[in-house]
Amino acid sequence: MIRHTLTDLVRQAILAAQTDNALPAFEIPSVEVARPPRPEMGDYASSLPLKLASLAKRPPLQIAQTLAKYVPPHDAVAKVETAAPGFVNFYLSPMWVANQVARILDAGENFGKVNLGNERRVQVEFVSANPTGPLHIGGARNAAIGDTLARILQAANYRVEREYYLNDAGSQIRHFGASIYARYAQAAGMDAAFPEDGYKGEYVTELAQEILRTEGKKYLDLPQDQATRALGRIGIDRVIEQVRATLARMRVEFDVWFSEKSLYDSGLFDSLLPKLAAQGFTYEKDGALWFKTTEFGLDKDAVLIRSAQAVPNPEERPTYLASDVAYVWNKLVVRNFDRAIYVWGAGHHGAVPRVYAAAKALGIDTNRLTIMLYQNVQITRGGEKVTMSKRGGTFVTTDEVVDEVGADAVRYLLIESSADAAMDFDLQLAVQQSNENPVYYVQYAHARIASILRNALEAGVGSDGANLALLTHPAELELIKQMLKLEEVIELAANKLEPHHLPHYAQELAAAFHQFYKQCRVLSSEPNDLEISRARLQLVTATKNVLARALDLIGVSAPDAM
RNA sequence: GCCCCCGUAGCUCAAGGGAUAGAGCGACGGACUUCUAAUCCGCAGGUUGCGCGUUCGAGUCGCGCCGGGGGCGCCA
Repeated sequence: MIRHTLTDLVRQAILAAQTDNALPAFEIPSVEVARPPRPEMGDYASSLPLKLASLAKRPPLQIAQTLAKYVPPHDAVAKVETAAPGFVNFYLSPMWVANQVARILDAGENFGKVNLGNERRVQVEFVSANPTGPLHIGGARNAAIGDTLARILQAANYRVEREYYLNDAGSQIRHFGASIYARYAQAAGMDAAFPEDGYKGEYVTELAQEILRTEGKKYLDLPQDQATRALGRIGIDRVIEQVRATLARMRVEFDVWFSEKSLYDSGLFDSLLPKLAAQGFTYEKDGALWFKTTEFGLDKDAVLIRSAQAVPNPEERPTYLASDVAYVWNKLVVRNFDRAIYVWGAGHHGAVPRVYAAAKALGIDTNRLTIMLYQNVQITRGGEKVTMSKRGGTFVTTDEVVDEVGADAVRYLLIESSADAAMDFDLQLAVQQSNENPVYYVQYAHARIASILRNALEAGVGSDGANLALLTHPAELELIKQMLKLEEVIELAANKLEPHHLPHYAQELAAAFHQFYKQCRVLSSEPNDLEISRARLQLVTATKNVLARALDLIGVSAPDAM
């Protein structure tokens, strides 16, 4: 990556200057090379002299000038300049830039990959929405963020597994079953009371009717608690299928669907309790088992297993925290992932310190786990809030949003904002804007290139052995430089776990192409233009690859025609 | 009361402690007899919520306010 190359050159320049006594001896701090705000400041710049001023006890500009003099020559660098108050500016060689097209074409689908992960195994666990109803928009944002993150980490040379954690333990399943039971009985013509805090959504009625259709009335013959349990299980299985299908429409596929219940059925949770107890991290009070989270800096202890008085059914006594304890052990010890990334809605942020406490109590290095939070997303329609409640049954499902807006636009819009920012997803706007939508801007660039390539094929113009040195137009060079940026963007997004950089990058790349397209004609009827046409065909082929790559990382399709 | 996130152009949002804070949408004015006008070019739009501090340098870091959102259960 050119930015790393320049970083090395700066480091070498410092060493050479020190050897020559042009600079005093000091320990070199980490070198940063970045893109300056305006093109007349070069392609890359370092502000290191400003930081070195106190170490070297010299004015920053003088340090910059010294460094500029000592930067070793390099193919990629045409010139090195200095600027007040202490910048070193690098200008790339146009010839070197033009030749990068060959490297991009050679790399093909691998272009942009960087080696941050070194093939380490990372698990990204995301969505993990309760399987008691259709996926809502928050789940969609989670899916878009988690899956894009997974794609980015793959591009950063991590071995990635995508996991959906199924909350199939605890009492909510029974609640869900009770709701289905009531609707089921009603559908069978009986007068059944609906539970007060039941799941009121229309989908429960539909689910119950479907079960009645396919399985008949047999559950009415069972004792009610047995029937409730069975119907809850069937309901969850069907909802999971539905959620899986919804996610597939968004191009999100999981490697593992992990059952929370299995943490107990396997005996894992029970086996961990003695470990915690032996270190004095648990105690009993009021019939419940408590976890001493105060040992880890929290202001309150938390219940692991609720008391028999509070919860009659032993299976429903472990709390969410109990599952978290067993799950983090399962991830980082049993399955031994190098890293585990959790993608959680900000509403769960209160649980974050408890998971860290659990990991610490179990002797797990907390650097191996990252809990990434994203802020709420709210559906609006023409600026009006659409209230969302799974139990209340009033919500717009992700399926409906995908129906209205399309999977590409949904993913793009959900990824576009930083995860830290709460966002409104306005259905009216998303649909109405669809022609001016940023996602189409990028896709259109891809389609335009595909069209050019079809025309070239028809005209019999090939690009083998083209002379890339002919690519000297500013719009051509700018386009290539934008392509080179993909590597930097992947590195940044993977390091900081910030997927939103990708849509912004795709936007810039598409803009560079559209500008090129306006200024530079690829195909021409002039015989004299043949050689430049051939070089430009390579250029646009490379651009098409990079656009497709950027879109793929976001999980958006790259159409050949629009 | 305590904790987390946010506050940047009319709107939606970017900005890796660095140089004159950038895009898109919307407004206005232009550009298709040749590769897709879902495009391009131009113009307008800012006391980065307020204050104090750290720093050679703050939208970015710290503290305190103001405003919006969310969280603090033997719920999940």
